[in-house]
Amino acid sequence: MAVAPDGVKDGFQLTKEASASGPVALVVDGAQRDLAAVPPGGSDVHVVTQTDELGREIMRHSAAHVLAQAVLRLYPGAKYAIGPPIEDGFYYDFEVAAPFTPEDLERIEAEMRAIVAENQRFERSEPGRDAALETFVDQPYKLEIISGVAEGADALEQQGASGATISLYSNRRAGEDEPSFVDLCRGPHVPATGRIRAFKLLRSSGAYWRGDEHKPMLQRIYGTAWESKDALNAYLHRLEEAERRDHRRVGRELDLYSWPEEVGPGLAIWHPKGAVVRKTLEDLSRAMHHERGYEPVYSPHIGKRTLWATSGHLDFYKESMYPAMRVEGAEYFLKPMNCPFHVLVFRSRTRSYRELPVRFSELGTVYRYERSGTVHGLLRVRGMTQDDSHIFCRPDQVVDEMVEVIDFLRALYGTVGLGPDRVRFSTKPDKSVGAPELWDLAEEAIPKALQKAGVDYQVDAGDGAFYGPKIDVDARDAIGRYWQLCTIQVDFQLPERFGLEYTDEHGARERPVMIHRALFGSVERFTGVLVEHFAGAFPTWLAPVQAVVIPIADRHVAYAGGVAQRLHNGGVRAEVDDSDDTMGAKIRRGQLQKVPYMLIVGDAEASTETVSVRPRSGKERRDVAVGDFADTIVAEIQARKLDPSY
RNA sequence: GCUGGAGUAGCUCAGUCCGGUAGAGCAGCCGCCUUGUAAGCGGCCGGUCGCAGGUUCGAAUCCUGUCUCCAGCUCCA
Repeated sequence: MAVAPDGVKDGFQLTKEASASGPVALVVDGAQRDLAAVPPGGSDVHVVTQTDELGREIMRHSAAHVLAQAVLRLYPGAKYAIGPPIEDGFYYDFEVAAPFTPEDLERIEAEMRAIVAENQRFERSEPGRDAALETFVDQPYKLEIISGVAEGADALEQQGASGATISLYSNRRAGEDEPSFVDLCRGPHVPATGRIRAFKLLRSSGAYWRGDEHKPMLQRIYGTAWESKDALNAYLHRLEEAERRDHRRVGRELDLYSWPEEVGPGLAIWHPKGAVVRKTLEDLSRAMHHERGYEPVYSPHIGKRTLWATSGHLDFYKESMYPAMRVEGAEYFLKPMNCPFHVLVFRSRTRSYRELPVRFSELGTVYRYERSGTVHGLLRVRGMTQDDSHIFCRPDQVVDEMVEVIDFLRALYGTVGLGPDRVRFSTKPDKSVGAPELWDLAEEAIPKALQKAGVDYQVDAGDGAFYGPKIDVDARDAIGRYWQLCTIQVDFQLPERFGLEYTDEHGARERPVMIHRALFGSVERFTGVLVEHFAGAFPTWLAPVQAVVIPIADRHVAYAGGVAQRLHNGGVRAEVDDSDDTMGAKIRRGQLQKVPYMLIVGDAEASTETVSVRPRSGKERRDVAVGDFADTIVAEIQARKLDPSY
């Protein structure tokens, strides 16, 4: 940070004097500017360098322009739409005659290298609306964006339509008058294309214009760009690492679960080892719900039409429901949610204000007809089990209940070693039920609770459930995608629709408020995220096999069996590898299966009642008394420790 | 649902462009070896080439349809 001196000096001169490394752009009084800009005397000037996240973002945005120039050079007649920077990279959308092939991407990348080598300058201009319209007379998407400026469409701001100012950025080859590329753009940009040091095109795919499936599909090219070859390689390595952690791949390698084609898309079957992980999580969930005053309930998988009509699902959720089954003249639907059943548990008798809040919980398996093309391993399925609870409380209890739920969430996630990465507050959607006043009440309660719990959050306008606003907590998967896990929803509608009541202290009938909440979200998705989070190397308490005893030779099998039995008696999931492989092969197998502890036993161990403990880390410890190991691992499991004891 | 890509043994993949009745490694099974910290050796088994049509004397290979998966878009826990 510096104060700009008086007198006309642009960013180039300023940064030269400040000897900043790798300057990319300026932030002048909080506004991003090109290095070529001349900050007014006395203004606050901050130099953005190429390794700042902002600097990378600007450079990636510039790389998107280079991509567009390359495509326009190679594919005459191509229309270009938008090309923003995104996390770790950039993309650009085009309308072209045919989708891009991998070979196309190679050609385009080569062309981009040429443009970078030409070191074309980025030059800003503000030609005014009419001139801009003239410039893009053959570019319908650009014309549409420019038209949006007049209507004050904020969403288009980043495409060069900030406020009423229309700005263009031109690239020019040295010594030529005509620009080789012009784009509508807010900027800023790097000074010249040569500043894009290392980049790679990653993939192409279809993408709807403005993300609207009713609008034409454009062809999007994704790329990544970095300030150095090393940084690019590090990123590519990260992508590979992410692929190694992919829960679908790990699940196959560790024999956790599968999706047989004959069952149907998005419907998983759990193998014994995956089932252990899942059950361990479910047991944890049940135990914690019990501690926090939730009462278990059970409900069926199907319910008659009238139930779903009353709840509003048939009006607002039907496209996500499997079609009706007809039995004895009645229509039954597979449940997409558990809430109507829990509502009926509440309504099964009269309720007093004295017993509120009432908290019902169920690991309820629901079925949703997700559109084909959206299912994804365990992270997006059609049959899922929610750790679903419904809290029925008085209106004055809502905020405290939500604070309690958030506390619960933190305790639960902390136990498994996940941090809630992102919290979103979603407000009333277009399709919704209920009186606006009730929505207002609910939407006031949520931020209040979040603030009281000290949680940072972002607002997603219009993303709420049809019956109420919600808090969603997202976790990141191995390749940086966010997955919605926990959801907490405030609902005034279902109590109304089902006519729920309690008697208050004056004998009057009052309507309770409902809080819907699932902390894992779905057990399937949560498990999938955890598999990626741990890359299959679960902490001991979650590991399918917690210890494998490895006899060195056949004569040690009996002793190994005794060790395993002793561990088993202590509740440890222990096995003996009595295959006729060599010890090295057994260790390798244990290592690949990511078993927390391998216990190697030979003559030395058998004669002294000890084991050699070889943890996954490979740091072996010899001469550990069997009893000591058993005590240690049992304590580690019971405490649900995330780090190994050895 | 949309755009593109891909389906060959349990897994990873070769063969497909230029039709001539399928091949490797790992896994599995059997046997030998009796092992001291990430793959001992030998043998055997294993595929209606996703499915259904079509073209052809002949189809894993070419054509059409369909299912599933993958990436992205859209939508969601």
